[in-house]
Amino acid sequence: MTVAPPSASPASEARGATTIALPRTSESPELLRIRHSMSHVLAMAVQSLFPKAQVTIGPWTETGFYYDFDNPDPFTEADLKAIKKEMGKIIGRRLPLERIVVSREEAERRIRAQNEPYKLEILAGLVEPITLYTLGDGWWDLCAGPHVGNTSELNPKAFELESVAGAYWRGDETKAQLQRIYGTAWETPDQLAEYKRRKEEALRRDHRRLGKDLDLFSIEDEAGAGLVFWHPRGARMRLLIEDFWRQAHFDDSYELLYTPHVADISLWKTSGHLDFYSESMFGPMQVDERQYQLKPMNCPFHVLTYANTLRSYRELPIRWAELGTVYRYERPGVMHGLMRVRGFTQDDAHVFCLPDQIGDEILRVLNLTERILSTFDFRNYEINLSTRPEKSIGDDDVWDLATRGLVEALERKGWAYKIDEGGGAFYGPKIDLKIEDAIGRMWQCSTIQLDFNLPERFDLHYVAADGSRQRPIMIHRAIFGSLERFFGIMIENYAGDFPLWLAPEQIRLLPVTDEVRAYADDLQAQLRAAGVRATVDSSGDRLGKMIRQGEQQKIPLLAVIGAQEAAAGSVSLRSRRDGDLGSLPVATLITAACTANAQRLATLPQ
RNA sequence: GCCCUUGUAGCUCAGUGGUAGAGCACUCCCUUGGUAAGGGAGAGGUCACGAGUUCAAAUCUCGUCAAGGGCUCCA
Repeated sequence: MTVAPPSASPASEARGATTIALPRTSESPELLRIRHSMSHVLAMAVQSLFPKAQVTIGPWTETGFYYDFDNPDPFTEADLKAIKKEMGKIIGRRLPLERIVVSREEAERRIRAQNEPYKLEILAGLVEPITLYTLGDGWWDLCAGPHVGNTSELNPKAFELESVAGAYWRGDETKAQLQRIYGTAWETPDQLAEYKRRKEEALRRDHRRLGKDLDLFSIEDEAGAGLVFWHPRGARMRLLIEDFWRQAHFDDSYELLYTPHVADISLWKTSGHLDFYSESMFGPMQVDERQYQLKPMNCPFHVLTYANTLRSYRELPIRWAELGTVYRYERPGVMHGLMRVRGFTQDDAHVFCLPDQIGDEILRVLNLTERILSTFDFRNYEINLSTRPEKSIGDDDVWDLATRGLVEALERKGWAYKIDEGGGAFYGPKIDLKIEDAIGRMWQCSTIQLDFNLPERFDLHYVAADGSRQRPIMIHRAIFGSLERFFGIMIENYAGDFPLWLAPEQIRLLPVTDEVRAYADDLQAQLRAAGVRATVDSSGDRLGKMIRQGEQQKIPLLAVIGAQEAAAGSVSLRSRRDGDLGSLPVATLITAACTANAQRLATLPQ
């Protein structure tokens, strides 16, 4: 859904939008046929080059297709080349694809004749009518279709084999490991070229690449996988993000908490996490006579803080937030840059409220979510509302009230949403929100979950107006989700070209000669005193070199300082986003930069 | 955890059994230069780690760790 007009992201704007549309497979019946057929061509090519390869499944994906094979030897990159060549030949033979309806017995007879055990297993799961598609005279595959009528409808210059990967038969890790070949296919070579261009664009934005190039963070072998080191530049950005986040929460009547990183393991027994998620937790440590646990979640701490004293209904809602660093054991092989790590900081908050406050509180969270995300230019959202699953706890009327509260809040907010029936957690319904980045990818960050479980387990209560003790409703919510992951998404969204307010180094002063170094140093001091992140290029390089370095490091503002500027008390300013801004008095620069910081602008005002 | 690929200087990478290489970055010298790379010299490596084969291993074999592409998983 579109909540507001898409932001004119400077990065994407600068690159220029393309006019070549790349429909997803599910949006294009033509591409669906092409990709379906292409996977058959792939399978036929593989079997002609590797007679021992057994076929399994070969579906389309949103951008292409893949096929899983059981082959004694794994395929290599070199094999892909040969396979692609063979596919080209098959396409060139203009082979017809024909749909044939067969009886189960006929299908079984044909499969046995070819000794394809996986096909037999697939057949067992099929319901009539059983169809297969032939490709040329000899080759066929069980398939529901649809396909192109003839390989002449496939453009041999519009497909590519992309990678080889392992995959489990039926996606089950206890079953055979197969070799999967991924490919992409389009109607025209232009589309293929555009697809490749977009892939390169995604690569150019890769936060791991940019994190290294811009010296933002690292992950150190000696320390362990999935543990993030924030370098000064990254840390500076994180502080700016956190400062904004904190202020936004105070503005919205939250209070902030700090809680420990480890605690007695009994907390996780009480919360139930140990039963369900112990294999995702770091192991416990023995300290004195007690077992301690590195925290995988913050909620029990906030719950204990709530329970620390007797609460009145008059105090509710209580809104507590914490940038809480948690540790979760991720299996080796699943870590991915900042996106999937073992130690990360949740922008966690818990709202303790009365049942009839749910609607207002959720709306409040939605507003805060929009405020925070839009500040980082994420303005397009996709929203999912997940309702009660089969296996769950809590009374029907509480679930109804809670679910109605979520719906009502979304409707008051005017946000369109999809319903994921039965997709909620066992302890309550939830709203998940995905954000769209500058190149159209969706990322799930924010989540708002109602919880009837923890208040029960920790026996939370408040004193109601009639003096009775009642159970509060608990709302968990995170807006960034994980600060590390959000940072990664943000890096990719901006492609490292951060808005001025967020850039770790906002302005670099480039002295043309040594004679103006003193002026540059003084200017740097003035800027820093005003809260502007300024540095002086002390390399002694020639101007052209300093500008090249500054541009490569994506510094938003470069100020050339020579004899003229020193004499006039000015700078010659060059903006990464707006180009040459000409000569500017120092006072004007400082005022403009301060305004940009205060208003969180992407570039200098006016 | 599973399959495949990879690991050489701070970075990007070359080097296929016989003395460890390049570009950029870094240090020094010359150059005082006005909007995307001025010139020269120098320093820098336990070739991820451990074991093995060999007269000899960055190179071959095995193991460990980590990274990358996937699979599985993700409160």
